[in-house]
Amino acid sequence: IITYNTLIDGLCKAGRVGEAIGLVAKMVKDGCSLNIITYNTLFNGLCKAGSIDEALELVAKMVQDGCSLDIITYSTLIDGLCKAGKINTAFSLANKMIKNGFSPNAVTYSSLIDGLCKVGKVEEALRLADKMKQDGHSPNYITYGILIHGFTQVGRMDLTFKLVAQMMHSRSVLDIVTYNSLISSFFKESRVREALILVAKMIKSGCHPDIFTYNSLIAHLCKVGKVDEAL
RNA sequence: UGGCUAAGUUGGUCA
Repeated sequence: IITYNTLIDGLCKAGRVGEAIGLVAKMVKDGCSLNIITYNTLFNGLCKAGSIDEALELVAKMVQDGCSLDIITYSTLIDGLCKAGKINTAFSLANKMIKNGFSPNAVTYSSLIDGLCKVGKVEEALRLADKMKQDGHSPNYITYGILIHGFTQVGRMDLTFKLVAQMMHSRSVLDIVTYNSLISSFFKESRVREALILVAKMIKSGCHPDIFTYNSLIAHLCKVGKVDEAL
């Protein structure tokens, strides 16, 4: 079953959900029962492929099959709903999950926070992060990265800097993804100098530029005519 | 005992 699950996840991540479902059918035919991980893997694959409705239909089947939802199931579905822009449904599901005795964890909260950010409700996202703290889950570096990205996307550099300062204060370290968000937002605001300073800082802190960093650097430097620096 | 599942970042193309 672990072998099957690994293959199913591989197919899903390669965007081949149809084949993944075929493989599940074969498992069943071979008398191999599906476990929660098999289902969760499929839910994630379906959600990423934009088939939330199919994922929700499959939940019903899973329950009939005698398998109950766990925190990963809820988090996966909540994330899928958020990414589909169905924020309200995502929050309803989060409430349902609580009613069923599960408490949202940092991942669940992060998905909801990202969902709010993506529809531009960054103040609400920030409030949810506070609620998350009160609920005993400290925002982690991913949660912070989500917020920072959300803030930069709507041009709220004030909130961005405030949060970065807060992170420094709590000795949280900026990771590569967060650096990349910040760097590309500086470029988008035509703050080329600050972007480059940040790249230098990032390197000094032991964080190595990756393909995202380079793509952003090269694209923006070329755009402002600094082809030589890009090279 | 362990091994499989959930969250954030860039550029391009087309509408």
